Amino acid sequence: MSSAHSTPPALLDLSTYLLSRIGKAARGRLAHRLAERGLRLWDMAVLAALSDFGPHAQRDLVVRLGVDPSDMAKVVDQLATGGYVERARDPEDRRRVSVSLAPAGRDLLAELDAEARALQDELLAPLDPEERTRLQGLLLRVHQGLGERPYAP
Amino acid sequence: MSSAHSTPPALLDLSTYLLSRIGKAARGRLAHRLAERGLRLWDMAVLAALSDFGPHAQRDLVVRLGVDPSDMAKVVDQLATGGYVERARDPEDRRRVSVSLAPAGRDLLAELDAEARALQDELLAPLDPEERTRLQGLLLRVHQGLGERPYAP
DNA sequence: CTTATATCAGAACTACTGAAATCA
DNA sequence: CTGATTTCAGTAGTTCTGATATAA
Repeated sequence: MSSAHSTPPALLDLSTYLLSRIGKAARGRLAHRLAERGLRLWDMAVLAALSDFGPHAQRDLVVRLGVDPSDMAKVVDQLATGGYVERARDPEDRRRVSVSLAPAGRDLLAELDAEARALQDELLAPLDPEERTRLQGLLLRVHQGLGERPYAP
Repeated sequence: MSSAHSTPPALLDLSTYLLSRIGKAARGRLAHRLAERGLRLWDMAVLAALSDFGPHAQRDLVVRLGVDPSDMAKVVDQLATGGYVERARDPEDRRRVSVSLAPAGRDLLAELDAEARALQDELLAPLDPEERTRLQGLLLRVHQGLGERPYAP
């Protein structure tokens, strides 16, 4: 019976709706855990970028992650205050601020990654391991297609 | 070569990140199209609920869609002003406002659904029809699991 | 008197805009 | 002088809180 809690089929039939709804849940839950440490989603993204690609000019973080430059300033400032990253003026171009990962930041990222994977286990509980791998592959291809077109965030 | 535009692998490896990012893109693009008509995402959700399940007490819309009661008042008010829904006090319980779909609302929903599907075609362009069906099935099961667990929005 | 429903005013948060300061 | 980078102040939009009015 269609209880008062069930979602309209017209929406469930749209993959875009499901993506939007599930994405919001994933984002919300991870944000909730990060908030317990006084962090936000962009903090983790910045740490990941620094860990994977090494030191960045702040501008390059902006381009890579698609954050607003105005907001990136605050994110980096907070991470620097917490001792997770280090800022230094680039000697070759003194407009640029070079951001690098501090040891505390590397430790923090490891913890956050572990939390994210635990949360992911809960979220993907309805799927068996093989299905999770298949979902991951499909999502990855959709994500790759995102950059190529209209309405880049 | 890892250009300055590529996303950190540490994030790409998390299905939760991909869901969050793709979901945000889906939501953003649909919201952008709705905004051209002066509508928002909840407007479409309300229309879909009324279309699929018939008239609702406003409270039931709140429960079904997970919107804040305070916000639902504004959404319904705007839809009523536009002539898309009709409001009427429930004679049996005069606290309740019964909301029903007006003909204009049914027409609007059909248009919005068509737009959503066009947008979905763009978003899922990297996948062939069979893969889209598979993705839809996986997402549906993950979505079903959402209600069962901690941190319901 | 207590509870449920709808509504309103406002806070909190995120994302974005515009402009300034510094440097190439 | 033009343009790039960082930063700050302020705006807009969404979600959530608290309070109120009406009715059960």
